[in-house]
Amino acid sequence: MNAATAEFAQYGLAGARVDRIAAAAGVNKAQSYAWFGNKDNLFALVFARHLAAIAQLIPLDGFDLPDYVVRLYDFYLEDPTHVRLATWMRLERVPAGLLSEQMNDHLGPMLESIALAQAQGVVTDRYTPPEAYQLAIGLSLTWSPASVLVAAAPDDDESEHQRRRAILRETAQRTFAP
Amino acid sequence: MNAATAEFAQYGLAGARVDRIAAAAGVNKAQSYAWFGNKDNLFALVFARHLAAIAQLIPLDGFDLPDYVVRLYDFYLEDPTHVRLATWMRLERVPAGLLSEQMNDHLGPMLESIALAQAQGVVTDRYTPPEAYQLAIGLSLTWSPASVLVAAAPDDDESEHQRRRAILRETAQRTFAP
DNA sequence: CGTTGCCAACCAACTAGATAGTTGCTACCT
DNA sequence: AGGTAGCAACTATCTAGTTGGTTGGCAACG
Repeated sequence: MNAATAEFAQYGLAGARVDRIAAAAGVNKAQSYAWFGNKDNLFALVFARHLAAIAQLIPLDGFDLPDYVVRLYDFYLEDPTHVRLATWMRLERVPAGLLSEQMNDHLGPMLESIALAQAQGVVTDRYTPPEAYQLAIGLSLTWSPASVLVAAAPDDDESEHQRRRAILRETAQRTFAP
Repeated sequence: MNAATAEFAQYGLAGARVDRIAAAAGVNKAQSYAWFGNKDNLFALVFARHLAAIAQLIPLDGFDLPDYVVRLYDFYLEDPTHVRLATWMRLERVPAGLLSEQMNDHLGPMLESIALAQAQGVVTDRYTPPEAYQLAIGLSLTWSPASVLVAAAPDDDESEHQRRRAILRETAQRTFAP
């Protein structure tokens, strides 16, 4: 699974090679077919696992959305795997709409947290919780490894990272303040 | 070139098929090799052409960034090709940094326009022009066809589109107001 | 004008290598 | 003895890129 994750994150569904995955994992190819079915299936499994992982890893706190956004910036920076997997999924599998039905499970509690913060006047109610969440994710992706303009890299100057974090925090504040 | 653009936008570099491109264009494969060199080269050409096209199609006016963001939303909606090409480029070719050196050419005037608006107090100077531009692009991509959460589709309810446009405009205002 | 020679555009068919998925046998465990 | 996990080798298909010959246009020539 780890080998497959790395392979799919790097090359995508069309670019990934089953032989390479098996070799990297030190596993026989036929065995992996017995375990995971075909390539598409393996990709779906890898993606589902990562979806669950990130929801746990970066819990959303509706009362501190700016912090959430900055934590996501650092998370993408440290490990581009998640963003890349999700983006491959979007491009190769799901061209429009919600990226994965499975997201609804993880989304529920997050949206509730935002709704709560709204009810207590900590977050603006200009946006519905799904809209606010979409804005937060979008903002966090500004310098992401899937960005269309400049993508942050770990070896960028640390002062640059600091500045981006500050900008993200500030922009989030302005966006989500009542 | 048009056939190649459609093919690459849909399938990416690894997923695109030279035979399919040639067939769609009603052109012999050997001929396309004579004209464009290999697949990589063709992809680079397609991408460069689109880069030039969009800069012309959606000129940036530093004095009305909210409008720029909304125009981009509509542009992506009408034709996902550009976003998809750029995202493939990012995932398959340029994992970090500026997506394309060629962008610098188009970027120059845009950044100047922002700097001018800043000098006249229409846009905040909390951000440098490149930072402001990156934020604007990031914001415009919130519901883009490469979004990791929900991607807008032409057949979404029109009221939904209206709402998203309003949100983008409002958020841009808050972000870029002095 | 018709003919010839030349060159560039054109293309059907081919090649070499890759690639997802399978098979039939072996070894091990219970 | 029976069944399960494991695997080397195989297959059918696909795919980027090439080849060697053909056609059509054009200009010089007779």
